[in-house]
Amino acid sequence: MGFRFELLKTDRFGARLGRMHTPHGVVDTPAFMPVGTAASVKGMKQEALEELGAQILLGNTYHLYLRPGHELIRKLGGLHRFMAWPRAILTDSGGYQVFSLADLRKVSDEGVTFRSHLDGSEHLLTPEKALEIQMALGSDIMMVLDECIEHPASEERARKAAARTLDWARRSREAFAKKTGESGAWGQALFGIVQGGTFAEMRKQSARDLVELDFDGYAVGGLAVGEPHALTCEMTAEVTPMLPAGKPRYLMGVGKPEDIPDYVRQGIDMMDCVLPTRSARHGCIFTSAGRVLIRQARYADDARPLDILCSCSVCKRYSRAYLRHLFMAGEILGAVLATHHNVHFYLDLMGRIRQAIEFGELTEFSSELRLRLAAGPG
RNA sequence: UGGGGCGUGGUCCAAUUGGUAGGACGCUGCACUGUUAAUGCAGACGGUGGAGGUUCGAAUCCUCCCGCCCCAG
Repeated sequence: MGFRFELLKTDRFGARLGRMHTPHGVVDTPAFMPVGTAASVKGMKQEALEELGAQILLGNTYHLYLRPGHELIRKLGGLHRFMAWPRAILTDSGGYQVFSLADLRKVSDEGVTFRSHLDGSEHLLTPEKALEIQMALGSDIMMVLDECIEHPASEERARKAAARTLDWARRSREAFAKKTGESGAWGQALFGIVQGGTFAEMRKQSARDLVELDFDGYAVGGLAVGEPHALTCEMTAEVTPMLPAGKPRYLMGVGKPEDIPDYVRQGIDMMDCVLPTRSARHGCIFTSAGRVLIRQARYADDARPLDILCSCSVCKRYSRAYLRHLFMAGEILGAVLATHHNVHFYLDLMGRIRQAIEFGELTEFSSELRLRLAAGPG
């Protein structure tokens, strides 16, 4: 059973309801993918992720290559078996680390040379190497290596990065065809990545060029790196119409809960973000009434659950006062419970978004959500 | 009783043998967008145990008092 995307519905604004079939199960779209960079969604057991209904996780090529090593993971039966996650996995190529590890790397046409953030050793990541690693991991959806640039970036810089990304996409596509040809296709997918900074024409061209290469899906990268939300939306809106309707579209690295319906409305099917997990560890709880910064003094004697309207196991059992205490005391459980809640919040939100599309009321849902989240917790 | 040492924001400590007090933690708040992140940033709080003296100037020097610690009896 190969990779397949089933488009179930497109509403009048372009929001889509779909179903992605992968070698490791179905993913209902629009989907949110919890980030599990190092084969772990920090602070969460796989059991919990399954219970919360996560259908796909994101892992990272760069991190898993450095530690524990992709060959080791291959030997142990691939990433799914290694981390005991039976559902789908998308692996990021390491392209984002070109951006996030800016002072530890050197980019050339050949690829990216990283100095490991773990031990300082040097490693060359080429498009071919990134693909090879992802093959070894056995990921369901592989991403091409791309060059993600900072914001703001000059037109010249964006052009160079987009050109390099396209060249790398070509090389990746070629290597992928060769590899899957050799080993027989087991249905993994390869996604291309649109770049082009904040320049609409460049982004459109990047999308057109990528479509010619015929990927299984298309990602929009290099956004949500500091630019205003309106600009993120604008860039996304320019790009999605260029992409084939029958293939999934993945907006990389987003987003805030209140912004997610905006992306969906522009025809985005997949998203991932560290916000729910990282924020949770830092004491920022997403609730139906906005963010709760759990360390604030006001919660010291608050016996209410994190989110009064939430049905997750944390909200059913624990109080804000207890969570605050755990954070103040530096107890790991605080991060664990907060992460569980936040991931539940995101996955639940996606379910509601899907339902809203189905009922044709995403616009109403979106504005209501924004209002509710802006209201602030009691 | 004698000898010695020490008293600095809530806590623990700094401050070139005088130049108008700084850090850590804590506290309060904020930020996190394909995770180098159980992280980062910001802010508030003391005029240095008390009284007096020397000096242009004292946390630093002198005198007395108060409190604590150590040693010896």
